[in-house]
Amino acid sequence: MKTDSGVAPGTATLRGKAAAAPQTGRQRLMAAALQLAATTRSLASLGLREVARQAGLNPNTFYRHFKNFDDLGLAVIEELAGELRQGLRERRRRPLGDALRLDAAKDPLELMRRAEGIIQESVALVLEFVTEHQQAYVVGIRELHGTSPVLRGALRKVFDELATDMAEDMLEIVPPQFVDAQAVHGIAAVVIREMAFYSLDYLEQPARRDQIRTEAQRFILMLLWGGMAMRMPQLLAARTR
Amino acid sequence: MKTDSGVAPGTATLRGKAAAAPQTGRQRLMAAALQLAATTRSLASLGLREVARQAGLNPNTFYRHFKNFDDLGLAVIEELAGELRQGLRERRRRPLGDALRLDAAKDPLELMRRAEGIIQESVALVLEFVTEHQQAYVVGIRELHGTSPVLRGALRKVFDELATDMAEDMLEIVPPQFVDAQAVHGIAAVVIREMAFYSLDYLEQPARRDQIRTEAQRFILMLLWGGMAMRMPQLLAARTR
DNA sequence: AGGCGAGGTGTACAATCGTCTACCGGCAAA
DNA sequence: TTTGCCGGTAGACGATTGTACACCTCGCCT
Repeated sequence: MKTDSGVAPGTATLRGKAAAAPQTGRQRLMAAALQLAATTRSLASLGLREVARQAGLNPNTFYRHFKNFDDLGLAVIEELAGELRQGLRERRRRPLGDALRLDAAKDPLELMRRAEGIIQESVALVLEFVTEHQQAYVVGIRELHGTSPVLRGALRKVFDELATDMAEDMLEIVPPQFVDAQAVHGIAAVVIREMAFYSLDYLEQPARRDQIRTEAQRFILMLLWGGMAMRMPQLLAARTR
Repeated sequence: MKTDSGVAPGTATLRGKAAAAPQTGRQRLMAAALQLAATTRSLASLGLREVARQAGLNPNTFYRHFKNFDDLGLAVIEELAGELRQGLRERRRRPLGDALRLDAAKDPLELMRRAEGIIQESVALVLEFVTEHQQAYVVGIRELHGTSPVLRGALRKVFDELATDMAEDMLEIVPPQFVDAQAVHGIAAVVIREMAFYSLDYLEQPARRDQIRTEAQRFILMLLWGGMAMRMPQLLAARTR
C-alpha cells in the first residue's frame, strides 16, 4: 500500500467499469470524510490525503471542491442537517392524528397520561432515525463540542432549529394554558441535547436499549410535569392549603 | 523556530537558572497537553513532538512517562477529576447551614421557594469553579464525546461520580418523601450534563453570563418540580377532581 | 566502590503530510 | 472550430511526524 490512491487507483480510462456508484467527486469526498470521522477521529483533524485516499481520489482533487477542512465540514453538516430535520418532521407528523390531540378542557392528570403515549412514540421515532443515520449523528455530537468554532456554530444552529421544530409541535399537542410558551422552547432544547446523549448510549450499548428508551421517556415526561408545575404552582399548593 | 525544543532548549547544564517552576517532567507534559488541547485541538489528536515542544522537553522524554496518548489523557483526567470533585464538594458544603435545611413538614410550595435560593447559590458556585478551571472543563467536555473510548469511559465515570455526589446532597436538602430517590440521581446526572453546556456558553459569551445563570437556575428548578409532580400526581389532580 | 535504573538529550530514518506546478480529457459556449 | 473551464491525475518539494538507537548523569542501594 504505497500508492496514495489506495483502494482503486481508477485511472480515468478505466472509470467506466462497474460504475455502481454514480456519485460525483464532491459527494464521494464528503462521504469519505464522514465515515472516517465517525470511526477514526475528529473531523477537523482529518488529513487531506487521508480523505482523498478513502474516496479513491487524487489528493489534489480535494482542492477542486473545498478550500478548507471547515469548508468540507460545513458542506457535510448542511447536507445532513437538512435531511435530519426533514426526516424528523415527516415522521413526527405521521402518527399524530386528530384523535391524539389533547383537549384543553381535560384535567392535567388526563393530559399527562395521554402525553405519555405521544412521548413514547416520539422517542421511538428519534431513536429509530438515529440508528439509521448513525455516522452522521455521532460526528454531529462530536463536532458540537469540537475545536472548530465554525462547525460548532453551524451545529448549534442546527440543534436550535430542531428544538424550535419540536417546540412548535409540542405546543400543538399540549395547550398553551398549561405550560409557558417560552419554557416549552427551553424544554425542547434540553430534550434535543439530552436525546443526543441517550442516542450515543443507545447506539453503543445495544443490550441496554430498552432501558435507555424508557429512561429518555421518563426524563421528557418529568420535564413536562415541571413545566406545568412551574406554570401553575397553586395546583401543587392546593392540597396543603 | 526550526529546533524541536521550542521556547527554551534548556540544556542540562543551564537547568539551574531561574527555576521558577519546580515541576517534574511528567507534570510539565500534562500541563502542556492540557493547554494545547484547550486552545488548539483534540487531546487524542495532539502530536507527541508538539506536546514535548510546548513543555520544553525532548520528544523522546515523552516515552519515559507515558506510552500511549490515551495514557497521558487518563493521567490528566484522573488528576483533574480528583481536584474538581473535591473542590465542588467543599464549596457545596459551605453555604448550607442547618438553617437552610428544608423541613419535611412544610408544604411543597414553601419547599420549592427555599430550594430556589439554594439552587441559586449552587449554580453560582459551579459557574465560579468552572471559570477558575476553564481549560480542564473545556477539554473534559470535548473529550467526553471524543474518539478515544478509553477517555470517554473515564470521563463518563467522572461525571457519574459528580452526579452521585450531587444526588446525595440533594437528598439531604429535599426530603425523600417529596421526590423519588432514584429519580433524584437521574436529575443530578442531567443537571451535571446540562451544566456542562451552560458552562461552555458561560465561558464563551461573557456578555450573556447573567442570562445563562438564571436560565440554568430555571432549568434545575423545573426538573425539581417535575420530580415532585411525578411522585405525587394526585397533587396536580387534586384541584380538578 | 560499584552497579543500576530513572529521567533527559541528540541523531537519524522512513513515512506522511500540505501544497505547488504541470498535464490531460471532455464538454459547453463562442 | 476554437476557446475555455471543470474535474481529475502525476510528480515533486520541504516540513513534520513517530519511533529506534545510543549516550549521558544524577541519586540510591548494596
